[in-house]
Amino acid sequence: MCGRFTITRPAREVQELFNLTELPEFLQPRYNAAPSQMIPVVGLKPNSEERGCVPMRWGFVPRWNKDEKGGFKPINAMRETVATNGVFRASFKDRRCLIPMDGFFEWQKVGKEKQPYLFRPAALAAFAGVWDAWKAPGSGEPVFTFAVITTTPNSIVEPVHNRMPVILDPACFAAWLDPNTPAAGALELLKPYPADKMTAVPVNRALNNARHDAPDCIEPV
DNA sequence: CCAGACGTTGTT
DNA sequence: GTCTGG
DNA sequence: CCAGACGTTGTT
DNA sequence: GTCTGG
Repeated sequence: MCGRFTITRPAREVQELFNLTELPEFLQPRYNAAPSQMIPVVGLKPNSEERGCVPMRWGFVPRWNKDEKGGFKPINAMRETVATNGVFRASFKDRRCLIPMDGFFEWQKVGKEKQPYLFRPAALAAFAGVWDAWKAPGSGEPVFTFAVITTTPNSIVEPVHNRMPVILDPACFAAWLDPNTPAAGALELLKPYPADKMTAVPVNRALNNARHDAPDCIEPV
């Protein structure tokens, strides 16, 4: 699964790779992006083919939820069920998104301690995700939330965990975002990231505290 | 037709 | 043990 | 994902 | 929103 990640590259670089019209000023280096936080997400602007990067809350709230707060908010969606399950189905069809990232974390239990590992793709890339907008009945600003899609681990991640987030190569960005890409085609894009392009290293347990977001979170131990 | 459910991970 | 907040 | 909280009554 | 069960 994926419950923490990094996006440390400068906004300028993200703008270029994701082909954004505007500089995503909201995007600051994150060494410990965690669930429930506001995180930069790339999607298509309404009724447009133009891409935007906006803050969304990590933890999926479907639009039909009675309240925004209550209930379980999944941070992940399984590749195997994201297209068919009622929670994600509509978003998978119409509201796919990219979450810019350059590393993610998984934990290994060592006795009582939880040892985090940092896994990094070869270059700046993106998680595949789905988003939705929740609005209070009547009026109010919508709340945007998202979930990261997970799949089976590659051989680098497998010793530490039995799931890993789907990382998309930039070559797949356009097809993933396009709502005209049929479900079968979108599912085709969701492959485990190649192990030979990924590195793994155990890191400082300072990472474990979600309130701590600093470069020492990616410090090898 | 209406009512009710709809999640992931990890651990056991 | 289980839920909430970050 | 992990860390941290988790209660009532009465009094201020 | 959309599917399943009754």
